[in-house]
Amino acid sequence: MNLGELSEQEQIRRQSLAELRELGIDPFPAEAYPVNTTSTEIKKQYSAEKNNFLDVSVAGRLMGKRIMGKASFAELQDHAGRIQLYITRDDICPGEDKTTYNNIFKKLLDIGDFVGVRGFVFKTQMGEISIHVKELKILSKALRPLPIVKEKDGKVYDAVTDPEFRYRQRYVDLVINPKVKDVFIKRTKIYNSLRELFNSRGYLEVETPILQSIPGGAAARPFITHHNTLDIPLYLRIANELYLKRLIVGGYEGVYEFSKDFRNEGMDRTHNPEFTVMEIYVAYKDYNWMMDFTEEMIEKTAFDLNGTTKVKVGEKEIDFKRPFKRLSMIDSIKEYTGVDISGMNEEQLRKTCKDLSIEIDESMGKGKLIDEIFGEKVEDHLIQPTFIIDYPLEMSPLCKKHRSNPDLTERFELIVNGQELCNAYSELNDPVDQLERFQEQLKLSEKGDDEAMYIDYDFIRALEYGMPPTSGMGIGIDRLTMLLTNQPSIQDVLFFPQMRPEKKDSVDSPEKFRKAGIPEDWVEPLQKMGYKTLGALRKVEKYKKLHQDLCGFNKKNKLGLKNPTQDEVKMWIDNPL
RNA sequence: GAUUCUGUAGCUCAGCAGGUAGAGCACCUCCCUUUUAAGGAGGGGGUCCUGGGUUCGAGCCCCAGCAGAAUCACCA
Repeated sequence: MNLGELSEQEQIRRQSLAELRELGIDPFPAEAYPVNTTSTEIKKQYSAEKNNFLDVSVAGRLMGKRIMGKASFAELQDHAGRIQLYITRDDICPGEDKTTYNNIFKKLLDIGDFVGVRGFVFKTQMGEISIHVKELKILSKALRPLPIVKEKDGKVYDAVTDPEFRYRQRYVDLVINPKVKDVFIKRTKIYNSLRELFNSRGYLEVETPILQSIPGGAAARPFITHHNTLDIPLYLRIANELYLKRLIVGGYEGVYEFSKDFRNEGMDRTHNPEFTVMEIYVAYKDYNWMMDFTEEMIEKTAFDLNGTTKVKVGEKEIDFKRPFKRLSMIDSIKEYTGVDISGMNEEQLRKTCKDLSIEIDESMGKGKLIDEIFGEKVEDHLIQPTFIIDYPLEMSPLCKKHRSNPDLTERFELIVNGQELCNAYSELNDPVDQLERFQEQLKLSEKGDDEAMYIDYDFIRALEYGMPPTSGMGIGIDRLTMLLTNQPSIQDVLFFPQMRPEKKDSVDSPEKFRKAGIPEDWVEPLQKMGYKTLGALRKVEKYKKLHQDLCGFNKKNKLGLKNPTQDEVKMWIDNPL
């Protein structure tokens, strides 16, 4: 690593690291540090009357230092929160040697370093519960400076808000923005709450393949990869539906999986290439049962998470209290457009779309047209949780036909805040019907629909052995988390959202520059001017301009170097090596 | 993919009509024994995203590119 590239603050920290070592202190000690409580535990339980917490030891990052002569205050941040440290010179340096305080604490310790402290708890004159430190130990040195975020009366100063910084360096985001940590703790609580419900019913959590040779169970563009030994293409799963149903065929009563799915499609505030869906399948049930179950599940999760069924989402308040409104798709369209589309043929639907000024194209069939009307005119209005029931047949190739209307399917979606949250069926278990539906998808695919489903003959074979009547439901976990934690973007509920790779400019060593005939003194100036590699230097077309720039740089930065001649500069560029 | 906005110190952001790059925090030095986003004084630190162009002169104007955000389209 070329020291010239480091910022001043990084250089100082590396210098401090070296000085610590000279003092015989290991800045990265191997041994465990015994901790007996946490910052928040102390703040919650301490009372001056009880005079408790007489011997505490806590560990965490140093987040602030306020030095006033022989006494100092510092902020320690552990996994639970923050607590103030009170450090006096003579307490941590009982003997004659005051190095620990004067040098190590005051100079060589920086914000971001991990330390362990032992001492007793007391309250300062300002009323702040603090640890009076008797022993201080360096646990790990930070070589990069942390952005400093300050807070007073709930008001945050200098918060790091740049999304790119926050998402790319989530580890820093988590350190300096404590609310970010809470979101992810809540995300895990959501998982726990759901698991608790499913397990209490005796449903089995399972794992099914992520690498699939036929990406089935949804309409979406998959990621393709290749297996070398088998020499076949494999796809990252877009859904796990068909595998879970195979397990129902195998005889389990209920199975569920938190499934990382992958879709090679657009990215935006609500879409990440990999995302999580929880899918559950229960035998001998239908979609009516599943609707009740879904209500129960969501109400429980919302309550487990926030202690109430009400959630603030942006400006709105959403209440997940049972029961949710239930509307058939046709009724919902009637309610929001005044048009009754029941029994309409394709022509009539087309006209309706035109009347409602909805953009359509020739390729759209009946189901797609109805879906367009719903998406344009209805969905946005559904803020409070609402079940939309009985979808057109063409849109649901894995769903059982409606028991009383063959144009419809026994399907519901749960819409919240104008967005689809859950999707569920009475699962299609008639293998002959299923094969026909797949074949229709194949036709779509031949017409150029790159999202149409593939035919999975093994899945058909499984159904031919017999699958009990089953209801299945999928719920977008990322979206659920966004709703329940009031986060506007999917990137805020994923630790590491997908981003374009960072551009890393390579740097040639000074050694390499020297070998190419460039005088040592000029290597650093050249690199500072942006010519980090010999390649970059070779690309220079106007050697006279470079010569000018070099002389200018020399003068401007008062390097005091002897300027090269134009010919010399030309040689640096032309030198073939 | 389209449109709009943004890119200046480690962080948050100023900057004008085109004329030698600024503030606060952070960092460094010195002084201070209980401070509360910030004790006092002084001091360092910048390829103003990149590359072209206009100009005597560009952080600022023009063109192209890169990155990010918002809105829209497709999708969960």
